[in-house]
Amino acid sequence: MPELPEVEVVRRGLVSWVRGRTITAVEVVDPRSVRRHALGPEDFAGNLEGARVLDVVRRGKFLWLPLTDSPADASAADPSCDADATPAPAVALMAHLGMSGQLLMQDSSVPDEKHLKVRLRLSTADGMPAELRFVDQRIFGGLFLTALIPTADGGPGGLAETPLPLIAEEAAHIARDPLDPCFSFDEFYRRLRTRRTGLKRALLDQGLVSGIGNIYADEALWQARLHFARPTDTLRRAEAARVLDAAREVMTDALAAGGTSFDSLYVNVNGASGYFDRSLNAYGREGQECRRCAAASLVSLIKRDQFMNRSSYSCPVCQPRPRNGRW
DNA sequence: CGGTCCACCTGTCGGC
DNA sequence: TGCCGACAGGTGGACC
Repeated sequence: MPELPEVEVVRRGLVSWVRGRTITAVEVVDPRSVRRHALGPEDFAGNLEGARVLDVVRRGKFLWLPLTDSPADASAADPSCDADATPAPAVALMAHLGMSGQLLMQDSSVPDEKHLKVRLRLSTADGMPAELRFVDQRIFGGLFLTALIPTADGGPGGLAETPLPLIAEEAAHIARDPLDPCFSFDEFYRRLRTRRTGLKRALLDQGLVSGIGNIYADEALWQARLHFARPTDTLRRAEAARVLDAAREVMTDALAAGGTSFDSLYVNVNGASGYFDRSLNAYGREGQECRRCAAASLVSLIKRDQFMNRSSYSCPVCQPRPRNGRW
C-alpha cells in the first residue's frame, strides 16, 4: 500500500512503540524477506539481537531504525539542511514495504498472520505489544541491516522528528520528498530539465523526487492538467511547480486521512481504506466521468494507458497529448 | 552515463 | 468448476 503517506503513517505509528526498546529475539520465518541482507538470515538475526532501537527514520519510501551505538543519541540534532557533521559509522535496521509489506505491532497472543515473514520480539514495556512483525504477501519488500553513513544533503529529513546527519547507505541515492522542509524545488526543476524522458517517469524516479508512486503520480498529473508523456525538457517552471504543488497537496491530504487509522496497537497499513475510494480523481477511474470536465459541463471519460508496464489514468480532455508534438 | 526493460513474488478477478 | 491471462500502490540491476 505504500507510497509516501502510507510509509509516513507507519513511521509515525512505529516510533512511539519501538523507540528505546531492545530487540530480544529475531525469528526469520521466510528468508526471502531478508534476501537483501547479503550475509544471510542467521547473521541478520544475530546482529539484531541485543540492539536497542533509537528512532524510526524515513527517506522517501525507505524506513529505517537506527540501532545502539549510533551517534543518533544526540537527539537535539540541528535540523539544518547543511552537511557539516562528521558522524561515526553506525547501523540501522532497514525496512522497505515494497508493494504489500506491513509492519505491525502485535501481542504475542495474536495468531501469526498468513504472510508473516519476520518476527522481532521487543523488551517488555508497559502497555506495549511485545512483537514487531513484518508481514508481506508479494515479498517485494524486505528487511536488512545497513550502515549509516554521512550524507551530502543534511540527513534524512522526510518529516523525521530528529533529522540525523546520517543516512542509511541503501537510501543514500534517494532524493528528498515534496513534503520535506529541505526539499529544493530549484534543484528539482534544474535536474528535471536535463532529463530526456516523460514527466510521469520523472515523477516516479526516486532519485529525482521521492515518495511519489503510481497513484499519486496520476493524481498530481490530473490536478496539474499535464500529460504523463510530456517531455521533461519542455516543462516550463510554472508547470513543474504546478505538478509538484499538486503532489504535495494530494499526499498531505492522504497523510491526514491515514493518520486517524493509526491510533491502535498495530500499524494498520491497509491503504485501501477511506481516502482512496473517495478522493481519487484519476487513478482507477477508467471509463468514469472526469470530475473537472463534468464541473465545466463537458463530458469526458478517464482513460487508461499502458505506460512503463503499468497503468496510467488520465483525462483526454483536460490532460491532452497534442498531436503536433508541440507542448 | 542516462534511459528503458524486466525479474522479483503471491494473490485475485474476469473470461472462456 | 477450473484453467489462464491480466493485473496489483516498487525497486535494482541488466542492457542498450
